[in-house]
Amino acid sequence: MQGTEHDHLRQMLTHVQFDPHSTIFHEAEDADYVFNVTSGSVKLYKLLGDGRRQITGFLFPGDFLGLALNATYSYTAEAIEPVTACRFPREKLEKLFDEYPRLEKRMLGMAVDELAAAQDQMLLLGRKTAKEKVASFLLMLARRQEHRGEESGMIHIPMSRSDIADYLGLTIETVSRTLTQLRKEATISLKDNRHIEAVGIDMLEDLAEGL
Amino acid sequence: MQGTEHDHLRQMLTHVQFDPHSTIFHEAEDADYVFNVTSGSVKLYKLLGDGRRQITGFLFPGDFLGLALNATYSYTAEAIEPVTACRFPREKLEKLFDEYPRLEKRMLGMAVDELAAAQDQMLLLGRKTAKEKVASFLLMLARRQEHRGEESGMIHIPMSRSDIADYLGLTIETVSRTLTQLRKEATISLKDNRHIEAVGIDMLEDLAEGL
DNA sequence: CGTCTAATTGATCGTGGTCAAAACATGTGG
DNA sequence: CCACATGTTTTGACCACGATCAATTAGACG
Repeated sequence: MQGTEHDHLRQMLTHVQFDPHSTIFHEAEDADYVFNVTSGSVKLYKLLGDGRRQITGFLFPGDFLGLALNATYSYTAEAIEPVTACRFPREKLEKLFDEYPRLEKRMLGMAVDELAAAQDQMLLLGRKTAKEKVASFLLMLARRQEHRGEESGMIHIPMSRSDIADYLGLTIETVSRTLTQLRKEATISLKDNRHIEAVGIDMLEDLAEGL
Repeated sequence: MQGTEHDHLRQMLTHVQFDPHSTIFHEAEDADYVFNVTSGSVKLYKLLGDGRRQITGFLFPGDFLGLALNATYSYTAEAIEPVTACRFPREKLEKLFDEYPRLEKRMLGMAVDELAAAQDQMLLLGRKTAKEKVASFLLMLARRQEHRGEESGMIHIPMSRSDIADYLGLTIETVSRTLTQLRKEATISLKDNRHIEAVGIDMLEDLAEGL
């Protein structure tokens, strides 16, 4: 009996794939599914009426997606690198919570963590200089990479300069200039424009905290 | 039996008061309590090493506070106007969730709503102009006032220019200049510097959405 | 190689920040 | 009620960080 229930819910859980630049879901669309990224990377963004874009977050393997309980998604999700994800119908979520009560607590915990991250990002967007923003961004990438065990002394940057700019509230030119500035100050070492060797992590940390 | 359990938990729920400018809790402090604001208004903020401040949100009667499940608060909470709040020990929260299972779902719903608001604020901080920021801020105040039934055609602004500036990622001078600009364009009408008559709500809405 | 897009670099501009002073508000004691 | 002190908001003059516009260089792919 527990088995059939379990199997029934497992059936709902399908794997899906997305090519780079393809949209996983759109802002204001009916939030029919929740996702769990298993490989690749994703950007989340919101748009203003005239096309200005703010990227509100990046997702990597292990991250949840679409945990909006509202009727519609509050942002657009788009694949950066080829993405595979587990998809689960949102309307079945209640049933899933009933079967795995601890899941709801984990969900709340994740939402709270995301909220704290969002507040850090507000501090970054509202009060940090371009240099501090870029330093914070590189640190964020390094820490999340480390957190999921992809350590290698090298920071992998899957997203374009344009994505970085729209994440930090800057332009691509300022991002580029700031990276070359950090390179000239020997804080970082650009291997190629998708791989950075972070020479002075502690210098980045000081920059990020505004010290 | 249900009665005694209920009473036991009710005992934990005490009312507390805070004077203006007094701190309800500090960032990085042990998160021992959660709060529910019953009157007054609260600001939440984070600081950088050199004192730069970002206000991440304002709270009004009915709003929850401290729903961090982590060990420590991720921001400082400070009273703007005299505040009264219900306080509940965080370590008893699990017990409370067990007794009122629907509470945990509401909690998750609130966290998700706050997350959506945080993303809107990121868009504001990263991509809106000073004028759009101030317009969005006034709209936010008007809508939340309306939502809790304090409508009066007048927007009440409990916080100082300095608080507004640190919420919008601007300086007090720019906030002030922008308000006088909106006044000269007859979009708003300043009654005194804590009360604004919003003449052109639709003009504010267009400004806020970047149209 | 040649084409196309992304990233860098350069020159100039403008929004919003900084510094300073004036206007205004609030409160206290004579 | 006024004189004075303190703090907040507004206004003004000037400045700088990051944006814009434009040209060049570097990668990616057929």
